[in-house]
Amino acid sequence: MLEWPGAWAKALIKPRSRRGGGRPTLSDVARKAGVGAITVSRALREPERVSEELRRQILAAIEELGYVPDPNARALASARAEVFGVLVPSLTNNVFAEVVRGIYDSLSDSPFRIQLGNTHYSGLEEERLLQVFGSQRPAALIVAGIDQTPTSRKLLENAGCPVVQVMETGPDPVDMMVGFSHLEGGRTATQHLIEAGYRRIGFIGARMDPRSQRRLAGYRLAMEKAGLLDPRLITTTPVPSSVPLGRELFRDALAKMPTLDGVFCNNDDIALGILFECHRASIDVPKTIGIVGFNDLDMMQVAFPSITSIRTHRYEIGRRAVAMALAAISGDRPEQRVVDLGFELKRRESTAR
Amino acid sequence: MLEWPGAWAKALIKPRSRRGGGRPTLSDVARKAGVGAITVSRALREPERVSEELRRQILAAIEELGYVPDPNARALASARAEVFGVLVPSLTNNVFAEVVRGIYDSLSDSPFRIQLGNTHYSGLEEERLLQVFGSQRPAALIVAGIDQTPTSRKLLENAGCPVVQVMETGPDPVDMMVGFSHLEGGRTATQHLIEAGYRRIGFIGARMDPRSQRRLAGYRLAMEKAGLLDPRLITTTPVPSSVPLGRELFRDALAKMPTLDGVFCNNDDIALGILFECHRASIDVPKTIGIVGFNDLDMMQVAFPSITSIRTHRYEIGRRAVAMALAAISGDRPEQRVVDLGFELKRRESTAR
DNA sequence: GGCATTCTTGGTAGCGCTACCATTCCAGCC
DNA sequence: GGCTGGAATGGTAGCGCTACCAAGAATGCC
Repeated sequence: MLEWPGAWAKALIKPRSRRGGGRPTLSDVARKAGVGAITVSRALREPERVSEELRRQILAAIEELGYVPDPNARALASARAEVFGVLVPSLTNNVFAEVVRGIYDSLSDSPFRIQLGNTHYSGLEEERLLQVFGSQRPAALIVAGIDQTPTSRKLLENAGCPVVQVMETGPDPVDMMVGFSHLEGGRTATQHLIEAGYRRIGFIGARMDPRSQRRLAGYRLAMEKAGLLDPRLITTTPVPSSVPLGRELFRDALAKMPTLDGVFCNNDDIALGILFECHRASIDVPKTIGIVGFNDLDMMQVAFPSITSIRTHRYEIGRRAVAMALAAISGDRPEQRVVDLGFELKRRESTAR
Repeated sequence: MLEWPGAWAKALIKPRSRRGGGRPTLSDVARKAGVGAITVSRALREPERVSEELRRQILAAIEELGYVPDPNARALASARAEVFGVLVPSLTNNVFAEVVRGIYDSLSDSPFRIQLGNTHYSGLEEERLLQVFGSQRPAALIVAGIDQTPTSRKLLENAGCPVVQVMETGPDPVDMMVGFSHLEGGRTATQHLIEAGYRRIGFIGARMDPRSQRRLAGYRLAMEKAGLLDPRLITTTPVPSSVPLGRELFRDALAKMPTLDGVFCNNDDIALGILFECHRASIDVPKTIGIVGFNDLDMMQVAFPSITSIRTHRYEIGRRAVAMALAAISGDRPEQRVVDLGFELKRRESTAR
C-alpha cells in the first residue's frame, strides 16, 4: 500500500513542517535578497567583506522579514557561543550585584549574552557550574575570587577562552585578574583606627569567605605591628552577613571584651548593625567606640554618625573585566594581566575622635 | 596531481578535524555503549522508555567519557532552549535581587539555565531584550511588572511559552502573574500612620516607577478618605532611589511643609535616609515624625528606632513564578493564573507614638 | 597579452542533537 | 496459527548556521 511513485518523492519535497514557529531563517533572507546564504551570514558578521551594493539589499531583506539570527544555530556551527559566563558567590550581596551590573552595562551593546551563576560560596557548586558553563563553549569566563579548587582551576585553564578572576588580585592568575588587595584594605582600615587613637580594636566578621579572611589577615598584621593583637578581640562566624547579625556579633564581642574601643568590620552591613546597637545602648560613636566598615556602600556617608569605610571600585571591576576579556577575544591580550584597581579609605565621623 | 585513488576517500573518512576541542559527543557515547545514538538521547531525556539494561550501559559510558550534552545542539534540534528568560529593571535594587535569587534557587537543580536581562526601567530596553530573548525560544519568560508597552506585550503573547509577570497583580495577565497589590500596600501603610495619630503625613518617593506610582495612589486614597490630603505633602523625583537621596528629599519636604509629622516612603532606602537625617537634625522619631518604609529589608528591624515597613515576599515571588512556569511547561497550567502573595505591615518603633 | 593576485561570491558539508518514522520483537488474543 | 498492539530500538533527515574550499571577476604587473 502507498506504493504509488509519488509517495516517496513527496516526502522529500516537503521539507517537514517548520518545527519552530516559522520564523524567517537566514536562507529566507538570502532568497529574498537574491544572494547565497553564506553571503548573508557574512554581511552580518564581517560586513566589510561584502560589497556595498549587496549589503544594502541584504539589510533591507532582513528588515522586511524581521529576521533575527538564531544564537543556538550560530553557536553550534561555529563551536563558539556569544556568551560570557559569570560566576559570583551571591546575587543579593550588594558588592557582587554591582560587579554584575558593571558587566551587564559593558556588554549591553555587544552581541554577547551573559550566563550568570550563583555559587552560594561553595567550591563544589562552583565546579558544577563551571562544568555546565563549559559545555556551552563561552566566549569568556568571569569568576569571583582567586581561591578556586584544583578541579575548578583545571576547568578554567582548559576552558579555551579568556578567563578573568575578579574582586581580588593575587600572584598566580589563571589568565587575567582585576581587583584589589583585601589584605591591604584590612591593614589600612586597622591602621587608621590605631592612628586615630583606638587601642582595643576588635575585628568583627560574618561569612568569613577567603576575601574576609584576608581582610582579617591585614587586621592582624596592623595590630601585631602596633603590639595590640589579642585573639579575644576577634569575633567571626560563618553565618551569612546581615545588619541584624552585626548587632548580635557586636554584643558577643562586647561580652567577651567589655573594654573594646574600636571595631573593624568585615563589611558595611555589620558596621551598620553595630552603629544601630550603639545607638540603642547609648554607646557614643566615635568617642567610646570607633567603627570602620568595608566596601563603602553609599549609605555609609549619610549614616549618623557617618561611617568610615574602605571604598572599593566594584562597578569598575566589572567593566574592566569585560574590557580585558573583550580585548583578549579580539586577539590583543592586554600585556598587563593583573590589574589592581586599589581602594580608598573614606575617613568619616565614626572614627573622628 | 593528488589523483591517486585514496585522496578522495581519505577526505571522506577523516570527519574534518573536530571544530570544538574534541569533547565527546552523543554518538561517541552511543558507540561505546554499543547502541544507537537516538537511544542515548532517549536514555537522557525519557529514561523510562529505555530498558534497564541499556540504561545502565549508557550511563556507564557517559560517566567514563565525561560526556556533557551540548545545550546549543539540543536547542537547535528541538527548537526549544532549556532557558528561562528573566527581565528585571535593576540588578542592584535589593528587591529584584531577591526575586532573582528565588528564581535561581528554584532552578538550580533543573536542567534550565537562566538568561537575565536588565531593562534599566526602560520600556524600550525591555522591548529590545524581549526581542533578543525571543530569538532563543526560551522555555519560559519571567518579567517584572505589569506595565509592558504594547509592543512588549505582543512579543510576550507571541513568545510561544509560559509567561509570568511578577511583583504585581493586576486584572489582565499576559499569561500568569505573581505579586501583590502595591496600591493596597500604600494604602495600608498610610492608614497605619493615620491610626497612629499622625496627620500631616508626607509621601516621599524616588524613582517613581509604576509600582511606586501605585503605592502613591494608595497613599492618596487613604489620605483623601481621612480628609488629610494636601498636594504639598507629596515629594517625588524620577532620580534613582538611594539612602543619600532619602535625606535630600526629606529636607525638601520639610522645607515645603515644616509641620510634617509623618512620612510614608516609597521604599526602605528612602526611609533609612530620613531616619539618619532625623538623628542628625535631632528630630525625634516617632514623637515628632513617624516613618514608614516599604519592602522591609532586614535592617529595618534593627535600625534605631526600628522602622515600620510593609513586608513583601520577594524571594517567594521568585520561587512561585518558577513553580507556575514549570507547571505550565509540563502541561498542567495552574487554574489560578493570578497569585496574590500579599504583604504584611510590620509595626515598629518608628510609628509607636 | 598573459599570468599572478586579490576581491567577491557561492556551494557543500557538517556542528551535535532530536523529530519522525520504520523496524523488530514479543505478549496476548480470537 | 495468524494477527493485532505495544514496547524497545534504530535510521534518516534535518534544525539554522558557519568553516572550508572553489570559482569567477576584477585588478595589477611584467
